[in-house]
Amino acid sequence: MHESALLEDLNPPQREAVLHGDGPLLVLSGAGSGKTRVITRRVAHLVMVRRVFPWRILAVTFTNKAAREMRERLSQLLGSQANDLVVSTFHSSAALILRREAEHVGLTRSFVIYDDGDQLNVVKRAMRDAGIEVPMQPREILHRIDQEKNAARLPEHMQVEPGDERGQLIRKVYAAYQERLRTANAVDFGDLLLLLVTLFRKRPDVLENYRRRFHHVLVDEFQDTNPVQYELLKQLAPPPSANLVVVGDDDQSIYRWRGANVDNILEFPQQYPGAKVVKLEQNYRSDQNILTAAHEVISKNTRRMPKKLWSDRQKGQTLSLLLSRDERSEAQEVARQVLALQREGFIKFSSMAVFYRVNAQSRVLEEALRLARIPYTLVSGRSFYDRAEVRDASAYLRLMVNPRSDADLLRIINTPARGIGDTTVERVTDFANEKGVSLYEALAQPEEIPALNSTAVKRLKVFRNLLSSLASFAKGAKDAASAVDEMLRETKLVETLVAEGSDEAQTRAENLKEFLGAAQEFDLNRAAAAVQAAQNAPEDVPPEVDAAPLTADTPPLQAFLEQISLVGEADAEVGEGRVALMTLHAAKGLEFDAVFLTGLEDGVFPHARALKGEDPDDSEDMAEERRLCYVGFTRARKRLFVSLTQCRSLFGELRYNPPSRFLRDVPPALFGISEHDVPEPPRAVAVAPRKRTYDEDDGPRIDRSYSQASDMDGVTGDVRGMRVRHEQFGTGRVVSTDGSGPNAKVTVEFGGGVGLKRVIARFLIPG
DNA sequence: ATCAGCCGTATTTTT
DNA sequence: TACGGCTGAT
Repeated sequence: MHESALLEDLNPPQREAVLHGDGPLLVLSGAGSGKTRVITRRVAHLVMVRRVFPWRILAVTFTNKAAREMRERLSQLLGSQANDLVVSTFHSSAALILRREAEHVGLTRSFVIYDDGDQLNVVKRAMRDAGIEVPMQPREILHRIDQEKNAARLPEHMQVEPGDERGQLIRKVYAAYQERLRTANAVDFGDLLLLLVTLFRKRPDVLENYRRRFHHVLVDEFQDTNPVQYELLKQLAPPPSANLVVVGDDDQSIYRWRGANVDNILEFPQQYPGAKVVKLEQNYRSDQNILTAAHEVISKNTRRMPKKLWSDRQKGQTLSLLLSRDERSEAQEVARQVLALQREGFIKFSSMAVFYRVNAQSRVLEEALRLARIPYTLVSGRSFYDRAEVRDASAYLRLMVNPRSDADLLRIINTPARGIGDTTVERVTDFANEKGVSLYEALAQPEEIPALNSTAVKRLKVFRNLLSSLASFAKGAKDAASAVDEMLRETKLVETLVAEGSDEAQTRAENLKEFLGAAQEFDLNRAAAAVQAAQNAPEDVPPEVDAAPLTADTPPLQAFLEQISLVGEADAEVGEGRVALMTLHAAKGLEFDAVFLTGLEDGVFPHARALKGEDPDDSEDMAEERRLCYVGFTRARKRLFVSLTQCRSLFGELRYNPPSRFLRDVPPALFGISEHDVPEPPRAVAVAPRKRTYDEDDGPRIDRSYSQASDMDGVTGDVRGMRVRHEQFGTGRVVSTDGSGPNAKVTVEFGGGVGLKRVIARFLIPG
């Protein structure tokens, strides 16, 4: 793009942010206000107009997807110059820097990155190290360790009250955990940031190299930063005057439970006195009615940066309120509305999304969509790299690069089965622990391990030889694919699966081939990138500055592993022509013509956990739920459907939740009704506005009154196949019916060995 | 080694 | 309800 066009289509505050000179800048960017555009244009402006070297610019995001999108847009603006920019996630950039500085923190360059599963594994072993019975779940301890890391605290920095035994214990496990990671030459996600920050604290000279290099630091989604991340930013771009640009929206801070701290954004102007603050309040996404609703909800929060989105778009249609009897009819209703929208012809399936607060809600929704033959995609995290066989393969690869990685070694020591059982493994681990060495090192001379019989020793030797020959192969490997190929051949992973013969094993074998394919693709991309980099070797670099790409001279296999650990699979694009189903958290950053927000009931959304405590409405938990609601609303461009049920079975119990308090914040007029006729507690409502829905067509067949207790009011239509519950007989499925109304007789096949029973409909509860 | 059956537990999950 | 993790039986 020509530099004269950089500012053309920007509104005044956007332009101001792009043109801002030196010094800190906070861009408060409301939903849909064009923040990505501002960041990318600013970077382009720095490079094209202000002649800043691209390698002096560091742009940080949270997700790979965001980083990728930003990189793409920058390539469009800057062409090949964009290649020298560092645009990546917090974790990726930290990993790259940490690798260069590994020896300062007791690691080697070939350290591996442990994911959640590996971490849990290490915690369990660390708990054993810590001796004494630890009366806590490994999961909980891991959570605590993560929190400490997010807060930038090593075990010795933990604040533990003298009488706090659990705290002491956690610290002890945490310390043992760290020790194990170091022996394994491994780090976890938290370490990537924490170790770097602690290194920079201790070694200002090392930090100085990076400060000298990066003259411009930009951060996206700043409201989601946690204390370590913020400290890292402050180290690289110190207050008060560094060129730190942070972009975010305090109203969209929804990761507190992950350690994010809204105060980072709220107090930025105090941390960086003199920071310029630019507010982007013009929304280009949603119709006015939607924005008003969103504003009414979010403005109930007290601690926030004052701002209000506005739009010059039309008022648009009113919001729609869907009230259903239970979650099944809710799902059917959503399906029905989806079809209706599609039939009207203006909104495609791919421009619609259904959101929910908890994953547990998705099943029923899926069922209803499937039944209605509506194509959908469930948007959820990773998957390919989570599969057991793929993880096994990765474990081998990681061992090839870093044989000390105990978690990986334990994972595959008997995969494929090679007759090394639990007892043997335990003896080896004990020995290794005693010597304070990694398992791989312990296996160098298995005959010296006490209590091992000769078969075990023999098998361990074979195993150890396999690993060491793979590791030496990896040293000379010219690309990732050849290493993967060699590994698959030597370990016989594919062979063993094929030999198993089952369909499932077949699929898993194919996944491994796909894994090889991923490595090949990786090599191709890397080769292409290398060619480009060679073409644009940076010029005019001052001698004291290291302008090399952070990835310079990472061996190929290691780079591939880094991608697997930190990037996962290229997240599948939201399916073409499909309705997207996702949690509210997953929805952040996306937009759709039509949005369905389900489960607007106290206890579901806001989540029950935010309803505890004496003044829930005043709690930070509730504030976050509210922000989540704001995020959900503001995803919608034209149509917003909010949906609630009168009862819902969740976790096997039937609950009557009152309508969500968030609904009370939305002025009834936005729904096109003069008064809220819904949001009253269900007991006060005699009858649901009789769903002009499925009940009549072919929908839920057993009528249920809300006004009173337990039983089914009777049978209407065909109830065969329906799940029901009986006080005495438990749950079952309706086989046949006799008659109709409350006294109809129903034959039910009950579970739990009860079998067929004939009962009166009145005594049954749906579900 | 593998598996049925039992118990306990249940947000959200960028990396 | 439904899933994962653990146990005790084959």
